[in-house]
Amino acid sequence: MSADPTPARRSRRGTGAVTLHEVARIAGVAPITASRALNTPDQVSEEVRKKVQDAIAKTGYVPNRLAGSLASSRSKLVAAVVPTIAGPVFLETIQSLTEALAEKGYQLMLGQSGYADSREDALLDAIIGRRPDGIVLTGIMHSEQGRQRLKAAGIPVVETWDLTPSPIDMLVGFSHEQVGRAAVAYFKARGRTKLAVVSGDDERAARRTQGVVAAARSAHLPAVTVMNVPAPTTLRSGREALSELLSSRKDFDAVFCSSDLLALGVVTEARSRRIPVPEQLSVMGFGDLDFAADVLPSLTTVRVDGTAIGRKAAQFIVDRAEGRAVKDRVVDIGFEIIERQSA
Amino acid sequence: MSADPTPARRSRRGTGAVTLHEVARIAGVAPITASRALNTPDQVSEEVRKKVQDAIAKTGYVPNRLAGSLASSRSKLVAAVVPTIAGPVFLETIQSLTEALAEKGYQLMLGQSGYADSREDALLDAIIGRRPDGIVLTGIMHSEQGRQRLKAAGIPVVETWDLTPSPIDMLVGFSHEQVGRAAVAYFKARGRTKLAVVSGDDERAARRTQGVVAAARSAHLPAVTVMNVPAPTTLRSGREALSELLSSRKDFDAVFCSSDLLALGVVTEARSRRIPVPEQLSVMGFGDLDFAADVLPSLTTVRVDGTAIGRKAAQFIVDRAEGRAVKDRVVDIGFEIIERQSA
DNA sequence: TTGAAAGCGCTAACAA
DNA sequence: TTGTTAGCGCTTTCAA
Repeated sequence: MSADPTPARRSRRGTGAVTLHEVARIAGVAPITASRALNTPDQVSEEVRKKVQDAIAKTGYVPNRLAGSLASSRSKLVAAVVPTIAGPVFLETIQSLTEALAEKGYQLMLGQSGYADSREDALLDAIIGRRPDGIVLTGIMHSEQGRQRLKAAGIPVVETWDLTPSPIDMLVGFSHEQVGRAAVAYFKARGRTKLAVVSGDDERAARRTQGVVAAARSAHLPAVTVMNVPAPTTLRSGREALSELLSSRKDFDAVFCSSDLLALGVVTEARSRRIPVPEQLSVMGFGDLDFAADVLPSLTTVRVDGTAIGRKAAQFIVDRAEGRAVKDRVVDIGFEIIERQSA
Repeated sequence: MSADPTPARRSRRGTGAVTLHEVARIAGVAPITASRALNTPDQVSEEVRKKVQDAIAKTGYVPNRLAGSLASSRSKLVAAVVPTIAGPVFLETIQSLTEALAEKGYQLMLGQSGYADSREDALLDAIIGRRPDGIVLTGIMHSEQGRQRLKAAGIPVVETWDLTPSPIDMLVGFSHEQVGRAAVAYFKARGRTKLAVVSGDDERAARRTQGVVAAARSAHLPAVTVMNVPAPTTLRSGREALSELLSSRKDFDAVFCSSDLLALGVVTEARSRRIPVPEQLSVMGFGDLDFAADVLPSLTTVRVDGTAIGRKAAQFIVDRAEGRAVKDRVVDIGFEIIERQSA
C-alpha cells in the first residue's frame, strides 16, 4: 500500500513482467544476491533467502530464462529431432527423454524433420539458433553439411536408434542389420526358409531388410521376396502388402515386417483369407508396441528398449552440460526377439 | 587472409560462436544494418544485403535467438503441454501443430504434465520462464492457481480437446459429454439398449462416460454398467475389462470404449471367447486411430479431427503473436461417429 | 537507407 | 556472505 504515484510505470521496452531487479529491490538486496538466492541458495544467508522468497511470492516473479541463458551460455534446453512424431516407434524414447530431462530441470524442444531430408537444414538452423545444451537425433545424420554444422555449433549431439562407425559425437543405438540377421536365424531354427519381407521405405527399415537378405543368402536360403511400403507404416499397408505378395505367386512361409503395425496388418489379412498364422505363415514384427502381446495371435517381434535410449541420451547430454566427462560415447543398446504366437 | 595475430581471441564470456557483430564487421556495415539485412531485407539496399549474405556464408553465422528474443520480447517459441506423448490421441494434434508453427518460423517446446496434476505447476514455471509466444494445452486448465499464472503471464493460451464455459483465453475443442450422448443415440437407433462403458480414468474420458450415463437415463434405458481402467489405455486393459464385465454377470449388448485401443481389446477378447461382434456385442471406440478402419471387424468409432485442432491452435497463436486480433476465440470442432463393422 | 546509443533481464568475474 | 561492474548478442529508439 505504498503511495507510489506511478505504481506500474515502465520504460518503453520490455514486457512489463516482474524482473529480478524488482524482487531484489523489494527484498532489499542487490540483484545478484537475489539471483544467488534462487540459483545457488547455499551461497546466501538464511535471512536473505527468506526475504527473497517473500518478495517472489508477493510479486509472482518467474525468472526470464532467455536472459539467464544468454548471460550464462546455458539454456537448459535440449532439442530432439524426429522424422515425425506420429510414428509410434520413437514415442517411448521421446517420453523418457522428456521425463529424464525434466527431472534435471531441462526442457525439450521438438523438431520434425519429415522422412525427406529437405527440411532438415532449416530445422537445424532453427535449433542451433536457440543454443540448446544438447541435440538428440533419432537416426543418424547423413548429410555432410548437417554434420559439419552440428560439429561447428559445438553443441553436444546424441544420435540414436542406429549405429554408425563415425558418430558426430555421442550415440546410443543398435544394429539394424543385425536385427535382420537375427530374424533369419530365428526363422531358420524353426524350419522356415522361404522368407518374405514387408518393409517401410525409411532408411533404418531398409537396413533391416538388407540384413535379412544378406543372412538368407549366406545361409543358402531361397531368395528373399521384398515388398516395400511407404513410411510411416500402417496396418493397412501391411494388409495390402500381403495381398500383393500372395498375388505375386511367390512362395513364402515367413514374413518379417519392419513394424508391428505392418505385422498386425499381415496377420489381419491372413485371417481374412483364412491363412492360419503361424501354421502356414510365420509373422514377425518390429517394435514390440504395447498391443503386440495382446492381439490374437500375439505378435512375435523385435523389442528395442526405447525408454532406455531416451534415458541414456538424457544422461549423456546432462553430463556434458554439467561439464562432466563422458567416456563411453557409443552405446549399443541391443535388441531382443520376443517369441510369441505369430512365429 | 588478414595478418591478424590473434584470430580467435575472445573475451572471457560467451561461447566463441560467430556474432552479428563479426558479420557486420566483415561486411563493413554497422551491426544494426546487418540485423536488418537478415530480418527486414526490404529496409536495406541490394548492395548491403549482398555483402551481409557473403559474410554470413563465409562465417557460418547462426543468429542467437536467445539474444534476439530477449531484445525483442518475441521468442518464436510455442509451448505445448500434453499428459503424455505416449498416448496416441494427441499425436495428430502435436504433429500438425509443430508443422503449422514451423511454417511460420515458430518452434515447439514440449511439456508432459502426466495424468496427475502434481507436476503441472513446476512445468508451468519452466514454460513461462522461457517466455513463449503462446501455450497450447491439451485439455483445459482446472487449477485456479494455474489459470491465474497463465493469465498473469500475459501469454496467449489455447486450450484444446475440450470445451469449457470459461476458457482462459482461446479454445478449440468439442463436447465430450455430447460424444457420450451421440453414442447412446447411435446404439439405441440400432436396437441396442443394454449399454456398458469401458473408460480410461482421465477426466475427458470420464465426461464421455457421464454423457453416456445421462443419455441412457433420459432415454429410459437400463442402467449403464461402467468399468474404469487406468489411463493411458491399452489393448490389454480392454481385454481385461471385457473379461471382468462378463464375469460380473451384468447383461449388456453394446460397449462404448473411451479409446480405439480399448475397443480393439474388447473385440479381441470377444473373439477369443467366440462372442460374435457385432451380432451379439456392439463395440464402439473413440479416436479413429489409423488401424481402426482396417482391423477385423473394423471399428465403429468417434472421429475427432486432431489435425484441425493443431492447425487452428497454431493459427490462433500466430495471429496473436503477430498482433492480429482474434475474434472467435472459441471453436467447437465437433466430432463424427464413423460407422463400421463393430457396431 | 544507415547508424549510434541504450537497453532487454540476467549472471560471470572480480572485489570487498 | 554480499555487492559492483560489465557484459551475453541482439533489437528498439531516435537521429542523421
